[in-house]
Amino acid sequence: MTIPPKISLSKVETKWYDYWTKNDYFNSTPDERESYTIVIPPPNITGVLHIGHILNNTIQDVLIRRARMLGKNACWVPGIDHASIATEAKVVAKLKEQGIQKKELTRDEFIEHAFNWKNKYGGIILEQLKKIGASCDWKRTAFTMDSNMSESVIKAFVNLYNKGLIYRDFRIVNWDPEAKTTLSNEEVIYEERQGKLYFIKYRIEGSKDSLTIATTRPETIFGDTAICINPNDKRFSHLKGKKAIVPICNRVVPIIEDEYVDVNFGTGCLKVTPAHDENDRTLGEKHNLEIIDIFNDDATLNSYGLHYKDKDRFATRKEIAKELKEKELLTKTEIYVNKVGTSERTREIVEPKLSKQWFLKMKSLVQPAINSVLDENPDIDFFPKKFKNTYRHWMENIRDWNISRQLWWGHQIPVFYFGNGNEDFVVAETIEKALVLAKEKTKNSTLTTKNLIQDKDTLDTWFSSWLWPISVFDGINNPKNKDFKYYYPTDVLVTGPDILFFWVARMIIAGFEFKNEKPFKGVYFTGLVRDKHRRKMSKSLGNYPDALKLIEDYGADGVRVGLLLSSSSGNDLIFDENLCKQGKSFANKIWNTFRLIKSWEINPNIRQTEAARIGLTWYENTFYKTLSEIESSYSKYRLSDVLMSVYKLIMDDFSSQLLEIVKPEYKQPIDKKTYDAVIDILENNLKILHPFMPFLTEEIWQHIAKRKVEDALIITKYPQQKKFDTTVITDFEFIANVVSNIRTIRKEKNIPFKNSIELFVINNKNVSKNFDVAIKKLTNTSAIKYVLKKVDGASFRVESNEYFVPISNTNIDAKAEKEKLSKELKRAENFLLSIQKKLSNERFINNAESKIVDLERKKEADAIAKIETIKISLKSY
RNA sequence: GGGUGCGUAGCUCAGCUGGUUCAGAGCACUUGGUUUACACCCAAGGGGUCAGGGGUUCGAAUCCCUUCGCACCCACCA
Repeated sequence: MTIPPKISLSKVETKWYDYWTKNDYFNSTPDERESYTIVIPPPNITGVLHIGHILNNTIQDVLIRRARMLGKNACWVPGIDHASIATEAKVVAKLKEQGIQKKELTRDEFIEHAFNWKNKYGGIILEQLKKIGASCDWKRTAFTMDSNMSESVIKAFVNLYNKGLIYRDFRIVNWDPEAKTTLSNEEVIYEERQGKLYFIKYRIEGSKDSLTIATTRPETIFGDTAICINPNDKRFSHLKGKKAIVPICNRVVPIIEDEYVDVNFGTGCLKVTPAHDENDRTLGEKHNLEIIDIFNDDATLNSYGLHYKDKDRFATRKEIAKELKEKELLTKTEIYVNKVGTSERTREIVEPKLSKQWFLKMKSLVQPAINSVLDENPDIDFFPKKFKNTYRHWMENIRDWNISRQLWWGHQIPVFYFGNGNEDFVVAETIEKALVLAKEKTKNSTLTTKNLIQDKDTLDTWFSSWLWPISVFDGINNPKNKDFKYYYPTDVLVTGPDILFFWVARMIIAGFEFKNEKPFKGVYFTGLVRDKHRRKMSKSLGNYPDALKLIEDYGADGVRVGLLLSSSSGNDLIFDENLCKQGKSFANKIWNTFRLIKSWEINPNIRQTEAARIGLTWYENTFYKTLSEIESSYSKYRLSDVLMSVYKLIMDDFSSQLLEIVKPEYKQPIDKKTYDAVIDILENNLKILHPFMPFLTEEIWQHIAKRKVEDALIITKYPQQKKFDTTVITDFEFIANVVSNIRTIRKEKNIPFKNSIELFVINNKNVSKNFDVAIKKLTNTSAIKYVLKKVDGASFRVESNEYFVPISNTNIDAKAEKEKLSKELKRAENFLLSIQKKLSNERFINNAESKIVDLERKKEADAIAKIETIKISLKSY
């Protein structure tokens, strides 16, 4: 069999992904094994695979694949989120292209269009996840609007309503004029924008007086229903009880007094617009003010805006400033930077608007969720811990959740109105149940479903997502089902800190509220992927690498390694394509180690060399030492550290050291014992690497031997930890040091590798000669001779041992040798001095632990020995 | 305005409860190499007052205070 020197990753990727799927390796059903469960953070159906998804899902895949190999029943549930605002916006836009306006459609017609859209584009991202190797249980793919998922959402609403936790209120909410819906506080992102502060003159009724008010939003004067001053502000005491005239619309409004007004800001007077500002609304309630809503749903002005009717709010702002100026009512403007709320989804500037919405009371729900994370022995661990503080702060200051949205795409609120009054309604899972309740309530048995009108609003998308770990296992509808009992609570949630409040916190709340149990044992927060200049990846900057192109160029395994090499939990990841390149090179390196091993011809009749025996013993010990480090890193979710450990093990210990030691001479056969051992080692390496590079490792695994279906690497048992002998490892480190020194001499003295050398040793340290064969092999040394006196030639020292490489006279530079020795001596003497200083410090001796003092004494002795050696050498020059 | 986290080699980071993993890793860089698995390679090498200052201690990258810089989160100042 000839094996190509380079592996075509893309070819093996499809091959093995199909193989795994065909053999159902990703599928999980409850059995007697321990479960290991992850539910995917469901991407939006509008989503397209980007680098952040790759990172997030690679992490989940690593964890799932490892769990599977550890013999657990691993279940990774994939799915997608209906993402109401984003999707509705997309569908509306698409319909518009086809010349269809949303308002021309009935609700049902629109939903049909949306579902068509979903069926066409909604699965794309899941297909793309397969490209990176995600080993999800695809048979469990869930969608937040599947019928059982929807049922769960509705049930949860009814349940909370019946507990008295859901209520309707007329409040200032965040209005997105683009999507024409309300938003929760969490969906509003505040951005600093440069604006202006407009100083507007209001005349006082029945007087020549006027007062000036500073505002950032002159267009809202049409909604002014009072002017407010601070009662303690002497500047305005003459205005108490008077009335002001609002410019342009000439409405007469009262001048009220409230200590809320900051006398130091602006002019010290405030215009009160109760319909369009949270604080003004509070003031309005307190002082019984009229409420005038001046905006249409798309944030154009309504008839209160007079001649600005139907004009956009920002256009109006400009024009009204002009008009005011012309009328000499605008005294001045100042540049002013303030924070403006924008919609997370549409980026539109949010308009505070008074409207009737549904809210969920949060205060009584959060306590178990707070404790589960913040207790000393928490039920739920955060990685990294630092997010606990953020979590606590949000939870302890939680506000009621606006859960209604003025959208069609989503779960329609199960509130049914009857009669005329807005307050005549019942809440029920279905219209039939609602009818029963309505009949009871009205004592009118002639009611039919036709008399019931369901609330037009849908629920916030997160009101379905917060049930996700429960509802994917149907735990709301059918709490006693086998799946739910087996898989819940899940093991870990892998997600970004940006949705800590939106999703993570709410899932924890829902878990305890509906199931009295946490939804997951731990949360791994990934960082944001940024570009080389630390900028966020964004479409407008165009600094987005094409995820699929990356996979094409570097292979899925290369990209996986590239991303994981530099991403510690919770830290932003600075994406650099070079890391993917490194991943690809690593894949090729491994491929070549396999080619080398495969090229060996086995001769059952020859004996194992001593060098091979020693090398193998050393490697095995190193392997298990590394494995223990890897396990410790896994337990802390330090996946980059795991990968780096594996990387170094394979690159340095396996390829550079072990293979060089056991490698037979050119065209010579290898003994069977060594060969078998190397294959075992290679297999173990593949096992620990598999979670990171699943395709490459499976390919090699299957090349090594003909495997039965049930022996695929993906389901092979992970290596079990074994004891290891650290003295073997430290001995080898000493030897590696010797080898490195010899190589330096070769380089310095220009001795090519193919010319063999001899090595003389003064073995002061009494180092075991066992490794000599390894030294010979790694440095092309023909003989190692033990001597008692210095030998002419180049020299070096490792600890108190001295080594000499005789070289031809022309290459000896006595002066240089002497200089080198003097330098070494100086360094050693300084080191000794610092230690002796420490040891002569009485307080150190008295206070430090004896263990530490002993160590210092040993250092002292070693240093003295080394100095002696150097001095003797130096004398001979 | 309040809070949290971070400033360690050119870059990305590790360094847990102060002392042999204490100044590290990977990449990048420099130099040398057609060693017959691999130039997607091999070998060797240079490089850091651990942001600045102060303190605690026998001993500080590590603990405390402070200054500066950065990032993120929260909050209704028109």
